[in-house]
Formats: sequence, structure tokens, C-alpha cells
Amino acid sequence: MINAHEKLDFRVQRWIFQQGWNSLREIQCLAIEPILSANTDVLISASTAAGKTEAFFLPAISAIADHSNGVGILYISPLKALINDQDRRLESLSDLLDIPVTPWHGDSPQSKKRKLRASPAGIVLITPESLESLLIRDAGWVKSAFSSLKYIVIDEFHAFLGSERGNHLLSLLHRLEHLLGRLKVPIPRVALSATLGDIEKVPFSLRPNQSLPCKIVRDSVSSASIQVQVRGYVNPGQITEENPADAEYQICEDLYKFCRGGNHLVFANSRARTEGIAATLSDMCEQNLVPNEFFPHHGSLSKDLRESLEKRLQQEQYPTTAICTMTLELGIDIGKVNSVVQVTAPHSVSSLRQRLGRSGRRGGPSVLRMLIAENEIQKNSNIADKLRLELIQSMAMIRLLISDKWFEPADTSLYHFSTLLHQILAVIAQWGSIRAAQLFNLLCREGPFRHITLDSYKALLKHMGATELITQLGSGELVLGVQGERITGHYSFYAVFKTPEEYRIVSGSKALGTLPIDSLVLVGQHIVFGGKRWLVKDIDTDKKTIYVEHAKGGRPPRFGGSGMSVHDIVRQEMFNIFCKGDYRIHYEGQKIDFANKEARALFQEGAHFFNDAGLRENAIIQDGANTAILTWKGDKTVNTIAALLSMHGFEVGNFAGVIEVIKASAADVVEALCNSAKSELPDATELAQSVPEKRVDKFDEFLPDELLAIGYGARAFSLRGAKSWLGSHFS
DNA sequence: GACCTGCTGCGGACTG
Repeated sequence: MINAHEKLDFRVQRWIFQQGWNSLREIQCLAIEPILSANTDVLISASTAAGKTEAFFLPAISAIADHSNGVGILYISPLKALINDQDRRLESLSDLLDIPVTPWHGDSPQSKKRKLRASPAGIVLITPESLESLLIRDAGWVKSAFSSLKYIVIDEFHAFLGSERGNHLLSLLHRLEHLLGRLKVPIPRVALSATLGDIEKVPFSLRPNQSLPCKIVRDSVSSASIQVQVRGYVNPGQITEENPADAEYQICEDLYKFCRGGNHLVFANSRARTEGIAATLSDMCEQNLVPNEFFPHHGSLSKDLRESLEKRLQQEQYPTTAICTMTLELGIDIGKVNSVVQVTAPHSVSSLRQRLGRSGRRGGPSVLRMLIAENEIQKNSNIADKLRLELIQSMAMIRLLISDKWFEPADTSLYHFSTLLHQILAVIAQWGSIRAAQLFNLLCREGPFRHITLDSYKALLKHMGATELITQLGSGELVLGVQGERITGHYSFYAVFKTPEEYRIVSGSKALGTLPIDSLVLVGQHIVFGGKRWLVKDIDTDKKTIYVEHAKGGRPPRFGGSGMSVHDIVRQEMFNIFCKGDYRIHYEGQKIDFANKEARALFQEGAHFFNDAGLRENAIIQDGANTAILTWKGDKTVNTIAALLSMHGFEVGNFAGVIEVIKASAADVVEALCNSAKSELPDATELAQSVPEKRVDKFDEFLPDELLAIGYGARAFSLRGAKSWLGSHFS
């Protein structure tokens, strides 16, 4: 293995030498053989900044170095920004070997695209949506330009796994192999990622039909140390002289202390909170007469504002702290930061893991602070507050990440009917016409939509015919209908994910970003946006533009959004912590306490309530006129139990995993659940039929009701989870 | 209490 690099092209070896590298990293050595062999898929899993991209490109470029014509490597990325980063990073290596690199996405220069069209060669960096547009508009060119394609590499593979967009990507790759006549001799796929849960199963998601084996390459367990602290804050019920500041302001005061003078990332979980915190911190700088070094970063901010912040972080010339959402979670090139701060509990352990990977400079420890606010307990406080569930969830996630090295695997069992409908339209648009059976083979039997039965497929085609998306010719061939022509003809067709209608926010001639159309902003209102304070001067509904100018005061606008789902394992860990009365982590015979004084006190309050209420033995407790159910299961199971009770005629609320049955006695609820445990339960589809609004994804509006219910049921409910919980408590 | 991602081709204004 020491000499693994000798198998690389001598010019690649010279490039490695020029970089001043003494040796290749472990995964880079391990990846050389399987990639050069070109007879297997490869999964490269290694921590952030461990050199995954080079682990692929060094051998892959060696393999195509003497490739004379046609594109040799197709690189696919979830982000345009990542394509631009890779284009820069590949420059010196590709120059040395005289291999052209072409970034191909909506914002990349037409001149480069024209050049590739005239003489296809080298490496193409593309998004799934641009690949879709190429297949629909110019499949003939794709067929010749990619005829000798040697590798397909997918960056940040976890960002695709299990999602509508991920299934779109897999379908595109299968259609590409089909077009190139490579179904029998598939093109090797290489997936790069730092965060893949349940990694042994991921090869089935990289190539669902398993027509090629997959080699997993990963680095040995990293020994990088982690420093972590959870800090607690109490949000007073009323602002008084004794309690002069709400929790968010206290948190900002601490952020100002921790972060000023260094480079940090503060993940605040919502765009509104991100804006609020950034504006408060910037005010603090102003009050203290120091230059501002706190800036927001999220998906609604203009590209301009985002890129200038990314550049500022990367250059490290001025101390800079970004208050951000998940936009800075993926591998955009900002370098490593001194520390990562998480304000409010993270949504998942895997996202916490991605975020933590952003800190740890020059082999130093990763530093994570978690700042959690809980409400002061009042007479009418709810059970989630009394149990301090947000704090406990944060502690559970830290334990899972550090002690168990566990994080959520992607859910790859869903149907993705919306994306199947999109692909039916896309394939017909690409080919002009196709037989129904051929289409089923391509997308469902051989392609990625393997969960979908022939009956569901037939029902979908029938409904698409009835709504004029497609038409069947006398010969039996399917072609686009009037509506299908209209939808596929518009550029917005290429993406499978939904985006809400938005207003642009403009100050003078400068675009600041966008706001969803239902955010209820009014003329004369003061808002916070881009970390600054503004007065809304005018709203032009025709041009969908909000005009603002600088002002004082104001609150962040509403951005909207939908909830996220907590995993079974996280809730079980929370229950374990309560049962043991201890959240500390065992390490080398010691117990490590990662909470500060305030967080410890809040934990004790939650633990007392847990014990006093007898929650270790009882899942159901009377709460005034209501009854609360604590299943300590993930949201899919909780949703299912809540839906079952709702079918029994109960009025049910569900917050933070606690089911609240309104105006019902514990005895009545227990009786209903006992009956459920004994009887045949409805299936997930039947439960979904009682949900009034099931349209979530982009093309759901075109689906027949029966498929909408099947898709929604599989996503929202877990009958298996509900049965097992009912079985263990009521039989 | 609530995240993120992407797509076209053309016309018109502006710059060198």
C-alpha cells in the first residue's frame, strides 16, 4: 500500500510532489486500486477535509489521461457553489495533464458550454437539474459526447439519499446508462460523503439494481478530540427588573463573548432566529463602537451577500462569525472555524455531526457549544417544558454522537410518486414517445422506483391520461398531452423539489434576498433582514418586489416551513437518560459532565418531574383536564398513535413527541389504546385518508388520491412502531 | 416550532 501512488499516471505523481505532500492519506491510497480497476462502484466515506475529492480524482484522472475524445468523468454535485469550488481546485492538476474541466450549471458561462458542445472531452461538473435539461433537450448530443464515459462521481451523496432529488438523480443515472447502451457494462459510480449512517446498506441506494458490486473505502476511526458544552438559559415568563432579558438576548450576550475576535459558525435552526440573532449581535458591536463581525447566512439571502460572507470566512483576514442555517453545513469552501455553536436543539444527530465537522483547525479539537433555552415553569406550563425536553434531546444527541457514534440513516423505503410522475414526463419528453411497458421497465423494474407496484403504475398512467398530462396513441405509444407539453416546456420543470412563490427584497438598486409570498409583510412595517434593520417603503405586487430602506428597530419576518422528524433512537436515549438520572458520558473510567451550572439545574428539574409523575413506569398520565401520552418513540410512531386516537373520536395535540388528549381522562385513553392493541389496526394508507391536506411535493397535485394516500401514509406513519408500542404496554 | 437545493432563452441596458 505504501507504493500505491506508483500506479498513478507519472504526471499525477509529479503534481502530488509539487503540492509538497510527503505521502497520500489513508483513504487516498485505499481508493486507488478499486477506482483504477473500473469494474466496481466505490463508496468513499471519510471525515470533512480528509481529501475525499482527491481520493477519487487522482486515480480517475490517471485513468482518463490518454483518453482522446469524449467526456471521461461526469461529476455531479447538489450545489452550484460546490461545482465552482471544485472547478478551482482541479485547475492545476487538469492543466498539468491538459484535461479540460467544464462547469455546467444554470449560472456557468455560455462560452464554456459552447466549447464543450463543439469538442466534448475531459471532466464535466454538473447538477442533476442541468443533466435533466441536457437529456430532454439534446439526448443525441449526450449520446455521442458521453459515449466513452469512464466514471460518474457524486459529491455529498448523503445530501441526495432518501429524498425526491436523490431518486431523481438515480433515475437520471439509469437513463444515462440506458441511452449510452451501458446497461450490460455499467459505468462505475463513485459516491463521496462524510456522513452516511448504516453504511453497509448504502450500496443498494447508489445502484438499486445491483448490476455492479460496490467497494466501501473509509478511513480508520478518527482520533480527533471533541470539546463540547451544553449551556442552559431560562426564558422568564415576564420581563422584570430581576429578569431584565429574555433567553435569546442572554444567548446573544454569551455569543458576543465567545465569538468576537475569532471565526465561528452559529447554527440557529431557523431563518427568523438567524436574522434576529445576527441583528442583535451587530447592534452590540455598534453600541460598543467596534466594527461588526457578525453576519447572517441562509437560503433566502441574495447570492451577493452570501458569497461575500463566504469569502470573508475563507480569507481569515478579519474575525468573522456566521449566524446560519444548514446552508453552511455542506462542503462549501469556507475553511475550518475555531468553534461551532448550536442554538436550540439540532434537528438530527447526522446534521449535528456535519456541523461539528466544520470546526477543528490544523488537527486541533472540534469545539461545540450548545445553547439551550427553556421556559420558566408557570402554573399552566406544558409537560414538554416541565420535562425540559429540548435540553434532554440535546443531551441525548450529544451522547449518541460521541459515545455511540450513531446517527440517523436515510429512509430509503419511501415511494416518491411525485418524482416518478416527473420522470414519466421527462422520459416521454426525451424520447418523444414510448410504450407503457418499456417505461415501467426503465423506471420501476430496472430503475430506482422499485417500491412501486404495477397496479400503482397503471393507476398513475390512467390518471395522467385523464388530466391530459399524457395521451395514448392508437399504436399504444404514450406521448405528451396538452398539459404535459405545457409543464415540460417551461424551465421550472427540471427540478423535482418545490419552491414557494416569493417576493424579492430590494434596497435602492441592491437585491437583499427573497421572502415567501405569505409572510405578511406590510408597508410601514420594520423588519430585520440580512442582519440589518429596515423600513418597508413599498410593495409592488406585480413585480413581486418589496422596497426597503435603512431604519432602526424591527423584527425578523416569518419565513414559513414545515417540521422535521425525530428518530426512535433519539427518543429512546432521552428515556434512558431520565431513567438513569444521569446524562454524563463514560470515558476511560470517568464520567464526563458536559453541562454548565444552569443546564445541570434545568436537567434536575426535568428529572424530578419525570420521577414525581412516575413516567418510568407510566406512559400515560392525567394532566389537569387532559391526558398526556409519552411513548418515547420517534415522530412516525407518535403520529400513528395520535391518528389512531383521533379515529376513536378524541381531540389530539402533538408537540415535541408528547401526545396531549384534550378533555379526556387517563382511564378513557387507556381503554381506547387497549382496544386498539387487541384489534386489527387500519394500515398507513387508511390513516392517511383521514388527513385533509396530503399534497407536499412538487407534482403531488397531479397524483390520483389513492397514490397520494399511499405515499403520505408511508412517509408520516409507522404501523409497525405503533403495534410494537401498543403490544408492550397494553397486552 | 418549522432547513436546503435547481432550471431556459431571449431581449434590453450597459461596458470596453
